[in-house]
Amino acid sequence: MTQKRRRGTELEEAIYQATREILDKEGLPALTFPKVAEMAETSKPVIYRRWHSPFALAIAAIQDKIKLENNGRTDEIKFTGNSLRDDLLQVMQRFIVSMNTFGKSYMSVFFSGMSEQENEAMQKMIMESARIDVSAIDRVLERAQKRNELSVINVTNDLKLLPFEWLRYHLFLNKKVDNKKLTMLVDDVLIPSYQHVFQNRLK
Amino acid sequence: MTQKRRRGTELEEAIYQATREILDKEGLPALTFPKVAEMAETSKPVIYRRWHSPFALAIAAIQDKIKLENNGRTDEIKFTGNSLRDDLLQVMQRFIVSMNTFGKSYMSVFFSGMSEQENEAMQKMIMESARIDVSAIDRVLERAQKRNELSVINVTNDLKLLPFEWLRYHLFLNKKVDNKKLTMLVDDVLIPSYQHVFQNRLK
DNA sequence: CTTAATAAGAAACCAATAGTATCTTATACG
DNA sequence: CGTATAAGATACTATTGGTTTCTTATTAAG
Repeated sequence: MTQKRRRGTELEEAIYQATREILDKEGLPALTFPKVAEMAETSKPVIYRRWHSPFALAIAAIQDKIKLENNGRTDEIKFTGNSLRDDLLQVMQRFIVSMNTFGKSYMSVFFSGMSEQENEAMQKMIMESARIDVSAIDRVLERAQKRNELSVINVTNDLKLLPFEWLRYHLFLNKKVDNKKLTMLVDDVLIPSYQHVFQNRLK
Repeated sequence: MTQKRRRGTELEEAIYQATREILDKEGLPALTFPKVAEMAETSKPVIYRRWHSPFALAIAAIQDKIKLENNGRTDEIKFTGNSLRDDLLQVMQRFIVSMNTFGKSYMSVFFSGMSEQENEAMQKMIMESARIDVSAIDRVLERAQKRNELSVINVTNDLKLLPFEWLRYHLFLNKKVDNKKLTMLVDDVLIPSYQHVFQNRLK
């Protein structure tokens, strides 16, 4: 009855896909090895040999997806705007898109019981994405400076990260972020804030 | 061997306490009825009769805690500050305290697989806390207006909620919010933003 | 081409435990 | 004091997560 056997990368890819499907549809609590094996049309031992917990598998599956869809990174945007405002909107829009490729479902993974090293892996992923976000804002601010809109060398990292964190909060909670919210963020929060820091710099 | 039997509220309180203890120490995945029964020193049927899932029990236990510790609500603050800045800092500090009484552990509950009605209950809790947060900011802005600092009738709800959401994001992710971050939020973000909306109103 | 090493998959098995049913008896209330 | 109600003990069942063993397809080496 056993005709073909997948191995190596091909097999693992099928397992990752099954993992993500379960994660999307039912969340982490429902992610068990037997279920993954069935959905990936392989056998339990294959899974058990490779990962030592459903959580570890979940992380691996997510990282695999990140590797696959390496697009949408906010630090690789080709800016088309002619103002600080345009650039900021562009970054934020792009950010929302790239966040949506991971569903909120993956977020459950973040907040579940994690072991020490699992938590560490998680923290690393978060740190990495923070680095990317900051560099995107840096590029935007540089462009603004070249346009002589403002000079904001002393914007803190915390401030740079704020818009991303606010957006992530909404995506976590599955709250819609429409254009109205986004322009509010850019026009009423970010730009006034940058300008304020700029003014202060001059004083 | 059975001497005394607790009933009604007394019994339920013990169950809630046990539930919270497990939630704190091991998270939602570890919350099972048998374990709760053992920890609360009662029997499984007692639990099974009352709740139909560990998740439902978790929600009930959290709501019970909210009811018990009805203090720390940001809308009941007795303001002592003499400026918009002072008031804002006070609200945010209070908010952090009240959020900390719930650990991040509770957050895992929010993000786990929820049924329809469970999700509804959750949304209601979030909406309620949003209402409270908005009313706190409203009071602060009113006071600012009376002081003739600024008039900001047309601040949107989204903008009013932003600081709370940002803080919650950090508390979710177990990130420290020190005084430096807090003053950054108030001085470099909120006040400039309110002032900007104020200016715009005048134009 | 043959053969040996490797790893996938099938299947049976074990152990833990979530959930249920039954029965006894403490407690509350009329 | 008697009856209804609900707590708690206990035993049982059924599910299922995890393990072990063995067969065999696949790959790589000789």
